[in-house]
Amino acid sequence: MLKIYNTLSRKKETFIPITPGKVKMYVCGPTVYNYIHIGNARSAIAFDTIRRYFEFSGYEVNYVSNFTDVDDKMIKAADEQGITVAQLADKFIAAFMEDTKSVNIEPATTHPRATENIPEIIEFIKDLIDKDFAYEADGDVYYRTRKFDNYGQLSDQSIDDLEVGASQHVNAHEFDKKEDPIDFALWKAAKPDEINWDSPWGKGRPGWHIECSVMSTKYLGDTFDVHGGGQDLEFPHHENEIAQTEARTGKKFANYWMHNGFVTVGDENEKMSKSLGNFVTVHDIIKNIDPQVLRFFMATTQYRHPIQYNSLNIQDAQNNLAHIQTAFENLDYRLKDGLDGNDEVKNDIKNFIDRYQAAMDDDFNVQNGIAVVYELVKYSNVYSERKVVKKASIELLQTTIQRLVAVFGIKLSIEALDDDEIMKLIAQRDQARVDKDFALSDKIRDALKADGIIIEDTPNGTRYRKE
RNA sequence: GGUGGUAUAGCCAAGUGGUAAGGCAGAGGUCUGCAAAACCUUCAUCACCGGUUCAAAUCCGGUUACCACCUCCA
Repeated sequence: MLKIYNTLSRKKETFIPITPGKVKMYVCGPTVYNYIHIGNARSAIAFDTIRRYFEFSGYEVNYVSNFTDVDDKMIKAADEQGITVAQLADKFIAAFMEDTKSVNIEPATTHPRATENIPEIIEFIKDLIDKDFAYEADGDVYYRTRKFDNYGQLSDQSIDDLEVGASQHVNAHEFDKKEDPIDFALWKAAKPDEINWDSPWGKGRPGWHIECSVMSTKYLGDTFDVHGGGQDLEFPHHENEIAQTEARTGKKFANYWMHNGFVTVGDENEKMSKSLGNFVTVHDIIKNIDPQVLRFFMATTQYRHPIQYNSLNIQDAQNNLAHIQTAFENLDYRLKDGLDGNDEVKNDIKNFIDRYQAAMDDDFNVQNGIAVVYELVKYSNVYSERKVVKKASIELLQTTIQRLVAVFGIKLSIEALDDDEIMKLIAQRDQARVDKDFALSDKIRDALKADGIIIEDTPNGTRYRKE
């Protein structure tokens, strides 16, 4: 029984999909004006892991994640680079696909772009105006926030408290046009020479929140199962999405709201921001860190918890991942000795899987899930060192380990080890050892180590692996 | 000021009433010619104060510290 912490109720709730066996989920994607930073990556990895666990559990997942490809930041960045907004978007969407692929994030079922849904956005806004939930003001269109009774339900804010906060930062230009400072923009009139689309209210472009309402309902229906995004989107973005969408449809928008925690950077645990000079993009990180290690690091922290991105924690992740990989290789090495006959680990394996699922069913508790994997790894290593092993058992252990870490987006593989040069050197070294010429054997081992080849002497012969 | 979150060993971290999972690092050991890998052993009374209870990291009250959101942000 899968349980999900629902931000809406602030409780863990049993997950009941709208359609049995299927999950419809929408995750707010990035604004594509730069390479994605590790915060974007964390969100994408968290929800990719969640998606993979849904699939592990037998669900068919329809996963929609958008690209915000027009807004103030896009316009500014395109201006600075002397290219169009569309060119900028194309460039960084391509970079997004490349970066997310490197950390083994499955592409969404659909990756809609705001600018490809302008007619739908306009329809949506028109409908809100018709229903009196929105009003036009000098080419802008605003949402009449106070008219929506449940405003603040997601973030537990009362409108009156919000107004105090909002009034300190309000955009003076918009303030004059708004009926109420808490109202937010659905459509923004274009400034001269700015990218724009024709609309009933003149040339302009969509506000930020409206695109997610439009695209999520377009691809998933008026009501869908899971809506996710970063914690910072809880307010106002998701609050506004609910207000817009439910005002239009009169139906519940999303059944489960999920929000991932933040990434802090460095040993001081400060929030990443450009002004602090600790802005880290995936594009840069993976020049120095194995993308799979980054993936493992992020995927094995529960999605709601903060992540401290620093070298020590990355090193930990690297060690842990190597431990799993080595266990997998240890099994592989014994495959050639595997006898036919009945498997002897099946019951134990089933027990591991049950415990893994129990852990993950509890709001995707990946730390408990990975703890089961470590136990399985230990079990597997013990098995690998048995004198007599069964082929079927080795294979079952291998596929099980692979299955369980695949949820975290990790692929274990065996590199083909049949390098003639190396085999020749190993044979020489083995002979030297027989001859008790340890000076020579150590020399060969050191030479190979310098090339990143680790020699291991086992009761079943000498093997080597890459560092 | 409003809202939410966090505080468990050197580090990461599980654990919502019964006497502290797991991993990394460290120490000792087994194996090995020596290593490597693996395995075994070892390493905390849970921010502080007070209360409830036979029993609390776990419940209640208070204190402190840190973080996030309330303004663009994953």
